[in-house]
Amino acid sequence: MRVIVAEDQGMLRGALSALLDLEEDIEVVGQAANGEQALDMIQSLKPDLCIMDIEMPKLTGLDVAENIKQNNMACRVVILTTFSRSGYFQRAMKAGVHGYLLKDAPIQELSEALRKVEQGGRAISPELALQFWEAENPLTSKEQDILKLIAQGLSAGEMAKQLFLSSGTIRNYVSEILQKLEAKNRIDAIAIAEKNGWLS
Amino acid sequence: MRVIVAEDQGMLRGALSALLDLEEDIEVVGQAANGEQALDMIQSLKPDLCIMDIEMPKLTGLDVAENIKQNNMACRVVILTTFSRSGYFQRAMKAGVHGYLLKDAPIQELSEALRKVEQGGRAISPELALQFWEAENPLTSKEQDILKLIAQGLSAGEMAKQLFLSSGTIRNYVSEILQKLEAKNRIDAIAIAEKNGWLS
DNA sequence: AATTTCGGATGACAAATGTCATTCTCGGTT
DNA sequence: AACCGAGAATGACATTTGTCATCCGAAATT
Repeated sequence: MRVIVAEDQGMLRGALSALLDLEEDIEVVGQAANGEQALDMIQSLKPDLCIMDIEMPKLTGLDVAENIKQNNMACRVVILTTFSRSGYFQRAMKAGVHGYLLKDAPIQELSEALRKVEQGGRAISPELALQFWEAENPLTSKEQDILKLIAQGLSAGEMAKQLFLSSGTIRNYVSEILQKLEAKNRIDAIAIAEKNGWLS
Repeated sequence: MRVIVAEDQGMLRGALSALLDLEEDIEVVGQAANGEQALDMIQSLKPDLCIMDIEMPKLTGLDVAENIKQNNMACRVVILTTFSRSGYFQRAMKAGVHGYLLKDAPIQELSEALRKVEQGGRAISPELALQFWEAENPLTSKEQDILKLIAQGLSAGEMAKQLFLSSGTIRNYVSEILQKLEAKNRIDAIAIAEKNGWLS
């Protein structure tokens, strides 16, 4: 199978590409250091499969996966990421990726996952799916929006202007968020949400 | 040369080990998934060189490097990390590491760095050293202590109790920090300090 | 149809944050 | 010896945060 590797970390990109190329049934036809390069290569080289990091410059791996789906491109995506975050996972599933692996896993799992996906299967750890199901986000979508703005350091007044609400309303949302996350202040809330994958 | 690879990400640890083993003059004699394992292996296997990540469970790579130096062990350390953070770099230099590479670099740089270090040299990118020299931390050591407590979500009152100072003093320190970092609030200050490697 | 629940929205008030002026001590400079 | 600058320390005051009570509308339940 023809494969490209999209990973901004040079060490990992090079190492994975070299190792996968040693496998008889795998040919690494391209390596991308950012999402834009990945998309270009997918369009021009038409690989069967792409190993895709998430957090990359220019376009994220999820941006690319969504683009592939929207344009009905015949390239299967296997996400390979450091972050076991619920938000990333959900977005990846919606984008129709065929695999979702963490970089924590042993290297052997990668080629096994590629073969599984090539044969029409999916390669997603059941433990991951369960972990994300359990860590369900307790916040409403409006509260999640507010939390993102909190994490960007905006004051209640600034958020009020941006969302066309009053400062009192924003402060009430903030208070609700603190109570739901059992956080004692905004900094604590940010840390808890990031740890649980509710901020991305 | 006999080498161990200490890296908590299974994919990278496996891939690097496999590739380095392919080199004629390099033998990977052990792989560690955390700092404690790394230290145990260094003590029992006595490798010539260790490739060491920084952020690992149990003991950090820097903890291990400091231990090696304190106990005069004949194992040279090459740090391999994602984070180009000033604090990590300075601590690594103090611990006497022989190399400091970022995972961004091409895979070829790794084996070149290992050979350089084996021959008694050091493998540290001049660009890195310059970047850290330029991004000098503007905070006094007391302010850095306060910033760490801010990042942990403590209130001024809590910090006051912990440091045996008054709440007014703490608030003044916080204000000084915000002015020096040109931050508009604590959340902003945390983000700026993390970006510049002044929080670790 | 009536009632209940939940999310969205707001402001009063207490608590915390951030700014500013002030004082003190110590080390460096003249 | 005298002076200056920087860091450490503090409290008054203005601003912002966080809590709480309240109201409204829509959807779900009875």
